[in-house]
Amino acid sequence: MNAKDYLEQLVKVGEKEDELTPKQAKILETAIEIFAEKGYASTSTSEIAKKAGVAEGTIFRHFKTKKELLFSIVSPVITKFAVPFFATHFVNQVFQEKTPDYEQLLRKLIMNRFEFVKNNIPLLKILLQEMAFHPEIQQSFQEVFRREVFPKFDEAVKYYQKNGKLIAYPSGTIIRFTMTTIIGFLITRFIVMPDEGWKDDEEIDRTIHFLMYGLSIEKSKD
Amino acid sequence: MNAKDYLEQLVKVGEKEDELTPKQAKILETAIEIFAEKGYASTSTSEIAKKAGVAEGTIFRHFKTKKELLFSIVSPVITKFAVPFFATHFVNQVFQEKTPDYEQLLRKLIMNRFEFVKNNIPLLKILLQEMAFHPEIQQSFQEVFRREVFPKFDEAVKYYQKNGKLIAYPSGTIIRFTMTTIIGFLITRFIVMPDEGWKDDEEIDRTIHFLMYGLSIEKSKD
DNA sequence: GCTAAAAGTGAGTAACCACTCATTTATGGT
DNA sequence: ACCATAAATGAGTGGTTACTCACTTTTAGC
Repeated sequence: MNAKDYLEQLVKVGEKEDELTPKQAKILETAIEIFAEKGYASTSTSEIAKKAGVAEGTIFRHFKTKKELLFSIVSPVITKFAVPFFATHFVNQVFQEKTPDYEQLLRKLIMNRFEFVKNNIPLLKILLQEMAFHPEIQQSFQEVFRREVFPKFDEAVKYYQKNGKLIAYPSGTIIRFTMTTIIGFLITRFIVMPDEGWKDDEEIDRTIHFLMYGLSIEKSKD
Repeated sequence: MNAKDYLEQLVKVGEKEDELTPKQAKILETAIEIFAEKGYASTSTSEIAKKAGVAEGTIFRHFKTKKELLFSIVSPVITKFAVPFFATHFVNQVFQEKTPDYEQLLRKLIMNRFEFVKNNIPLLKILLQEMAFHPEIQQSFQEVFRREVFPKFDEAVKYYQKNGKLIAYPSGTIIRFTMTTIIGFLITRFIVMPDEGWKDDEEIDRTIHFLMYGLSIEKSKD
């Protein structure tokens, strides 16, 4: 099977989420748990079946291959992570010129994605891990980003640059700084050091402030 | 390849083992190549043996288990990545109060680690990937960081804060912003989008400037 | 040039792998 | 109550896995 067939399959399974058999749901649930913990490659279908309380054959009744099981887990995460990046009511205001402030846009963005990551850690661990070895996932992610996230982000950045609120870097660079800072914060917060007694509100404030004003002492703020 | 560079370094420093037999070296070199490409778990020892032009038994003569092979690849990388973070001649000047400038410290840091990453991509890919599933690697990395990197970094940050050059965040937060920005840049540059025609000098300059002054328009620079 | 240790070999092994299929069980419309 | 269809099963399949071991070859000191 080639990459395109897999991608089609990805979308299909992602769409019909409500029509799941109880056993099917249990299989997905268990697979997510074990994949996140041990990785896709070193998880066996027999282990999933055993822990899900299901016969091994049942897995292959619903998912043609082990790889298809992985993709039906990962594929919905991609869209659910990327699409709402700019789907809030708030962001639309930006493009009606009612919110001339990159800082407030950032705040909405971070708060929004913070909650999402918080509620989907195992899924995001799997996505992060398996993207490296499955070109189909990489491709799907890249497509979704290019289509759903980048254009709006780009538009917003250019708007704020025009209004003299943002530095005149290439907008790709600004997007990169913004995203690596946010993602870096979220990965540190939820994956690298989840047990360090974080004061989330303070750290979010500092992250926003860092993005806007950097690490040098403040001479330009009121 | 980069694998060879790594092996040369290993021999030069002469960590634990005096010298490697040619076959042993070829095994390591080949394992690095395949691990980086397909991941540890989905690489078989027979595949390594075949590609290295060696009998499978030879692998297990030198490395007790497949896991030991992984560790003898990964553990030198940890120290090689972390230790020279503050081992340059330049950094010592900082602590003799001859260089009162976080910006210059950043530049040295980034240039230094930029070259290292550039020359060790497969090794760092393996480290990044396998850290997630091998607590031994995580622990080793954490120890090295806490012992070799953090204390000096912390001292430097506090020194510059005292001199009024750096914002009064907790130094852990400043270190986190600095590192996620640098690592985020390096990952984007060498792993996520290595083929985008980067102007490295410019991007390094912007990265440093972003760290210091953020994304808002410049009011405070000379 | 002898010899003992070290390096290298590859067929063999038990466990495990993803996946199949003939068969049994559950479901829902009439 | 009947039956067509879908869901679920688990023993079985051929292939692969990490690792072993009896054996051969190479190396190095005298």
